[in-house]
Amino acid sequence: MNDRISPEPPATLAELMRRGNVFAEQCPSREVLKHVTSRWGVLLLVALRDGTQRFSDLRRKVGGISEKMLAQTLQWLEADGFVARIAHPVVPPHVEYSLTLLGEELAQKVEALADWIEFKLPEIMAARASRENPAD
Amino acid sequence: MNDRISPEPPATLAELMRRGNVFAEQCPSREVLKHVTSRWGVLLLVALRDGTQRFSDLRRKVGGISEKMLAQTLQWLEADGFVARIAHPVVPPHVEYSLTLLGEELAQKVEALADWIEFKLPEIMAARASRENPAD
DNA sequence: CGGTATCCTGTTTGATACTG
DNA sequence: CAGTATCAAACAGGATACCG
Repeated sequence: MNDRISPEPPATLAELMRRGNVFAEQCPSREVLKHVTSRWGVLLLVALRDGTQRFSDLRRKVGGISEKMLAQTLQWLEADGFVARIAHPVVPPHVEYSLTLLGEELAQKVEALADWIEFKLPEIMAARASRENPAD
Repeated sequence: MNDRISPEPPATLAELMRRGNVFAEQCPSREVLKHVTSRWGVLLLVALRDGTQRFSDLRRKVGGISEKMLAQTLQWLEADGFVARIAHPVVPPHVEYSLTLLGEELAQKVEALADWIEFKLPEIMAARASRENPAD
């Protein structure tokens, strides 16, 4: 990423990283945030709260996701320590995905956000309708 | 958005009732989720928790954002009813942005998520380091 | 000051085909 | 079944210029 120095440098880079200041674009949490808030990251984390599931289960559950993005997003989440992957060495392959303890904590917060949006959808749609929704 | 209605293998009814229909491709929640979890949506919502601010204030506070994306993201959030925009008819223009009640609720949840990630960053980075840092 | 219009680029995503 | 490889399309985002 071609992150540039943020115009608000009251602290050193090291200090910003240590404090985890998300406004600093050098902060690694931006990367994690990117995985989590990616188009499929949110949906996958919520989906996995239902318990251990296979690749094809997830593909079926999360509408519209391609194999490629499912694999890639799962790999991101696995690398970040949110998802555990267990491949049983059988033919045909049998791979199971589940949330780690860390992932479960995260998924709870993500789901709280998603649920809130769904719950408030009537208000949100009303807000949109009340103004001539200009551009998407 | 061009979310098309596609022949989606639907989740069970019980599934949809239990957790809402965000898994359905055509669910409007996805649209809102996209605005909220967009690269600048998260940052802007958190930034606006500091209170009413002008366009240029926000541009300065959120490092690296372009005028275009600031304007566009603010318009999304305004259309969704999260942000209030007040333009004072003076020359030169004076426009103020603030969170609505709805937006304040949302911003709290978004900030909780971002804070959690920052707080858990050491664990996350440890998970990443423990494996051959794959891609991205 | 607070935008919009235009053009342009890199990234993300999807369709399809293929493999262990 | 659970992916990977490849290619093409769509989109987010940035730079610049201009306007009320």
